[in-house]
Amino acid sequence: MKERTKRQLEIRKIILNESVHSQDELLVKLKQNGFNLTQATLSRDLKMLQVAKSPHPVKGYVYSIPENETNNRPAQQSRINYLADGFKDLNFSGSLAVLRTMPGYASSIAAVIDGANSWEILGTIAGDDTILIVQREGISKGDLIQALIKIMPKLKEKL
Amino acid sequence: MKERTKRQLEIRKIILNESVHSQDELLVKLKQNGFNLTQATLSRDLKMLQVAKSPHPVKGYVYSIPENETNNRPAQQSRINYLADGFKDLNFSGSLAVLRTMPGYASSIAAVIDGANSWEILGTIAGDDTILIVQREGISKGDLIQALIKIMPKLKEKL
DNA sequence: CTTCATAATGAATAAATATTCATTTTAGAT
DNA sequence: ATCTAAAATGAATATTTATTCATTATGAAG
Repeated sequence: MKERTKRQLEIRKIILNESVHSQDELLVKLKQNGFNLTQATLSRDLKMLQVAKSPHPVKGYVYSIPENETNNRPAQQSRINYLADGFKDLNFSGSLAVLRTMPGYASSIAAVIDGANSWEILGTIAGDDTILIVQREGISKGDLIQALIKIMPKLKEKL
Repeated sequence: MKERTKRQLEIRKIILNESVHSQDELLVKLKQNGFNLTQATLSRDLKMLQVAKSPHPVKGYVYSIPENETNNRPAQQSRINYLADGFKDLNFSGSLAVLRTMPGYASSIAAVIDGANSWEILGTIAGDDTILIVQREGISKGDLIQALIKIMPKLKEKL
């Protein structure tokens, strides 16, 4: 895996799990984990990852990964639940995942997945009952499954 | 209404409606609307309002108001919908709103409202079938109603 | 109406972050 | 392997943002 990709995965992990208050602070944590870079590069990484700096009532300023907004709009939720019923199974091959659905469901489900704009998913191609999901480099099966569940909660019961 | 409150309302409105890329830019817009202040004060205002600066794929860096996270968790949604059924009516008096419910519902609904942590709502007091909602200064009836709908979408049908 | 305390603010400055520009690395193409 | 174009990076710097410190408003209590 490319160095920068590895690094950005690590940045993501750190930001999700602890409170970071400045780029320099994050820089130190990254160096402890064996990544060598400067603040300039970190600033670029954060921009790519769309990491926001937000004021927090008690913690001061913290960095945070953006929520996918598309998926948790209540209005869409019931339609998404309905679509999830069309899900059959999910299998992996390298950085590809193959999601099979009941006939006719694939393109709608793919649209939902695309719309969610998950960081883990680079893109999808859908036929009539099959969706090819291209994962981001370095993403594990588990990660992808979690991402899909986030998009379609109902899938949890089926995976 | 206090000057600072008015100003922060305006800041909120601007950020929700247009793309702002720096505090200085926002400062100019505020001055055009008759507010006089320095970047220092603006920085403090943004901290109070919990306005985040986030990288945006095409727009560069943009300021944004945080979503209330509590209210759009799918898991809670069905319970909230259930509770919304207990709603009777809503009336206003000054900066107070009085929300009446079916017997026994008030405290649960109030808990939901409190949990949403809406910027528009300073706090609530609940009895058995009545909730007193204290609004933030400068909030209109319409604003409060919108806020409540955001917390309990089902209310839309009842208001 | 004073006095006292607290909150709000600005000017200056410190601190943090983004970008520019030059250099190095990487990945193909020959 | 060598060349070339594109991508990635660091050092220095420009820009932006937060805070400090001093001052001014605001409001409560006498």
